[in-house]
Amino acid sequence: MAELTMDKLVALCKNRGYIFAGSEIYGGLANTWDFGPLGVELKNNVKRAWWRKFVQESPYNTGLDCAILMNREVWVASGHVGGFNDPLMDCRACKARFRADKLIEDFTAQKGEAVQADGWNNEKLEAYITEQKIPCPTCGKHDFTGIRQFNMMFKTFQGVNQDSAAELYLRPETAQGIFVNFKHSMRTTRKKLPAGICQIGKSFRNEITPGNFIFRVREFEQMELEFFCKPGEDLEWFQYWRAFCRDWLLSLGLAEKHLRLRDHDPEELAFYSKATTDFEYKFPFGWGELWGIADRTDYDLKQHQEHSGESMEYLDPVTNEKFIPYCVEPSVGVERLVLSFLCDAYNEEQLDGDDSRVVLRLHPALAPFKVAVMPLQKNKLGDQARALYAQLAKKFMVDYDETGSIGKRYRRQDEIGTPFCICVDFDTEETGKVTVRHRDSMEQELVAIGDLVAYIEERIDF
RNA sequence: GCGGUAGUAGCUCAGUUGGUAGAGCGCCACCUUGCCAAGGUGGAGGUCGCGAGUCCGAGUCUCGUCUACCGCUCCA
Repeated sequence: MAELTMDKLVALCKNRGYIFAGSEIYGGLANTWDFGPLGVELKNNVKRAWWRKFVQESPYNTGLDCAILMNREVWVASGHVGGFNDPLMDCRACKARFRADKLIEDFTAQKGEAVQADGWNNEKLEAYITEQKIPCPTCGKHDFTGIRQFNMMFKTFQGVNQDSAAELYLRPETAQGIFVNFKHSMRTTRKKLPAGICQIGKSFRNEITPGNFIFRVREFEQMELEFFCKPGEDLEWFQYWRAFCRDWLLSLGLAEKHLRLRDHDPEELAFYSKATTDFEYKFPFGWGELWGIADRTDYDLKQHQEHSGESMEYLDPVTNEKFIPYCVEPSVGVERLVLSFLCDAYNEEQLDGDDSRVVLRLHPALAPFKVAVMPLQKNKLGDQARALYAQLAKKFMVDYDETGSIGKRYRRQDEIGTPFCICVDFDTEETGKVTVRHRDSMEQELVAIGDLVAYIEERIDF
């Protein structure tokens, strides 16, 4: 079996209608990608599968869909206005770029008198670098530009006045919408702790270096659960969701050998987090983070309580205790997840001679088309097949193909990941049966038309 | 931002020392084909990334420019 490269996958995605480069007729826009006719189905199926497992079937969780634009104070409270801000300076001599605080910390650490420059203002950073004549780590010269502030958040303006008072940020994560609505959600659903709130939505981060196809992009979709529980029960729930997320991935056919769970060391943990596990997937370009599960303690709700003045406390109706809940957050990027499913599904098979074929072995629940309907012979069986197509299309995404030989049509469907092909033949009218051909086994089975919906439904479940 | 590579048909590419564009695959129609890329006939589709310059004449030479890809810097 031929090895998968990103080039091959990008080409397949482009040629078969999964993913197109963004704004291409204008020369493109770097690192933006548009989901085509098949891509949007796959992406929706991934989101649907998540929603079903995390909301619909969950006794604990409920859904939410928040605005992308939020009050600026949200991002002050969350720490993004401070923390997402990087002071960058360039070396005029070799054009290398550095973070000013890192420059100082690395330089002083080497001399054995480590200085904590994190949190200094720009004047102080610049003054220190000039005073100490800190050299460029790359070329050794001391010739830096002034500090330029780089904020990872996208800015925009609300209303007609483009002054700073009208300035807003596009949300860099969906989580804050959930925290901000925590009290509304708890009150209206009458849920008791433990309870979770789920959201799927777009987030925006002005990454310095995006890349690797849809792996790291500046506009992306997140599927986040914020799961609230009593302080002290957080680590238990952390383990629960860690296993839950893993099982969900495997149930959708993600290869276990391509998945690893990496627990953060204590010194690696973010300042607000008590425990973090990264789910990493082995992409063709190497291991990359897919899903982050973090025990965020009561950090976020506490921050919002302090900044807004609104109490975020939960009143336990049984014990009458009042406390700020702890929060466990599994957060996954949709595009990355789609990419991992595509990578896993991709199979290039060598046939006789130098012939090869691509089979996309997507889980039937994720495949864009569940079935393709095709007449064995176009002229004589086309009407019958089209009627069957119309009937099935009420239930599933169905493709219809009557062009070319039957074998060629099977191959087309294999390449786009359709799990089942239904062939209407010359016996169909008399027997009421059609041939169902399976993508993975290439086996065929006669099925009565009346049983088709149940037959397919049973096989696309996960 | 720096360095490298590249832009000709939907895709992959060819295009001789400059003489106003080709192939294969794909796609569409018709014929053929009765279950795993058959075959035949016909057809659609390109101001050669963009802009200047040299020349009688530029896909081809010169300069500029745009864009993408890869690497580096960076990624609370």
